Amino acid sequence: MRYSKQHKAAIRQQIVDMAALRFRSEGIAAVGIANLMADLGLTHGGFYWHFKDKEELVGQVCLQAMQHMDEQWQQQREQAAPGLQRLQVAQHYLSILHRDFPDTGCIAAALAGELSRQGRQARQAFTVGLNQQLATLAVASQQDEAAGAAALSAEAQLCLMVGAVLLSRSVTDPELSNRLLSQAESLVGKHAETGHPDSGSQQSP
Amino acid sequence: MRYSKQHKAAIRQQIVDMAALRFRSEGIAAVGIANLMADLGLTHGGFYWHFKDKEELVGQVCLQAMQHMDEQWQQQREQAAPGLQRLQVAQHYLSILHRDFPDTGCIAAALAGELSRQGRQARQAFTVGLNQQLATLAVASQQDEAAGAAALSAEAQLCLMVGAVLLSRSVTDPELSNRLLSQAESLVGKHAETGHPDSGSQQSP
DNA sequence: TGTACATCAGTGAACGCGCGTTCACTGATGTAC
DNA sequence: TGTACATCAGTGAACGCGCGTTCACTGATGTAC
Repeated sequence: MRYSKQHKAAIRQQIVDMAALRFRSEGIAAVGIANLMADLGLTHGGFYWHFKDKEELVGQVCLQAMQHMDEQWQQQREQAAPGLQRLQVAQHYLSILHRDFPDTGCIAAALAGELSRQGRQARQAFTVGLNQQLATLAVASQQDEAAGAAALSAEAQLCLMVGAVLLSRSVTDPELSNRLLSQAESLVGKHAETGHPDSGSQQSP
Repeated sequence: MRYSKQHKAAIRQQIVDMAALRFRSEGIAAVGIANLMADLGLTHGGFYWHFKDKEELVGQVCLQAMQHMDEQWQQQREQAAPGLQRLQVAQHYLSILHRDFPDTGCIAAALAGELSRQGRQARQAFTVGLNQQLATLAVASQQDEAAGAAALSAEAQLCLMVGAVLLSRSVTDPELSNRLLSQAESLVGKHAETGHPDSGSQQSP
């Protein structure tokens, strides 16, 4: 059946959004095309009208979800004073909330392991998104270091944050899980300019 | 057919070793029981004589491979002078070699994402192994800080290292991949006591 | 303006495939007598 | 010491299942005349 003009784009976006949620919480391999389309009240055959194959969907999910996360980072960065911008991003990223709700969280922490075994197309989309996030962190770093904070490269902070959330999700000991997050945050905190004691460079677990 | 006395234990170990290699390079889900047993010249049915189910194998792989990595860390730590022990471990972990050969590398970097969606048994085994690695890093931290190096918690270093290798493997841009590794190493290097300039706190990429 | 027709988003059966697990069976080895 | 038998590691067919992808088909909509 033929639908109204903007319908196709809307459905495509719905597929991407639903896949973004489910890939992050269940993993890419665990989400089947038929099952995914059924979530939208559709059948699997129509999927191939919107995407060449599953990998193209994975690429789109990576790109859009990484961009979305980057937008959040930019907002968080702008909310904080120079000297505390990187810490502001880290505190959100390393929160219990982010750890416990992977489905709306960072693609890197949820899917990086699986992505390293994905095709070139998907990994390329991921790389584009990662570069955007690095750029945002690099601006935060410039601001912070201009305000007198210690040097901390965007790359190092990203690795630290992704590793912390990833490991905190894999471990069965809740105390250890929390400690991984708080120690990672603490390391970013050490690189913050604490000239504004009212802002608080540390949050208690 | 009945085999000699020690045969069963030897076969079980062979299954674990082969699975450890293949899980890390292909992912847990991508390695089937039948395919794995065929690598050892056996058929799939016999697998269940050695393990209750696939998850028990995953747990054994995690435990043994994490322990093996921990032993490497202990050796590396002991090779380095106090003040440079954490950096010694980081330099090996963050090497191009480790990035490019996941099959003999760290379980955490290769499988943490998949493990977070695994059953309790497998994650518990992983947690035990991770605690051992943290203990080794904690000893290195004590040694280094006693020698005058800056504080860097075992947890933070582990998160940083795991995140760096994970991301460096997922990205398509080789230059970015190298930068992630070198920036992570550089952060650990900043926390080293460089009183021994002949040892070199930094390796060029 | 009314009608004929081409377009296209979606349907659902079918393809071949590999998965984890179960189970009746095999037959060489270790053990009991 | 020689023989009968129980043990057990491994075999391979079978189970039901879900996967990604293809394809002939449908039928409402947009478009051309």
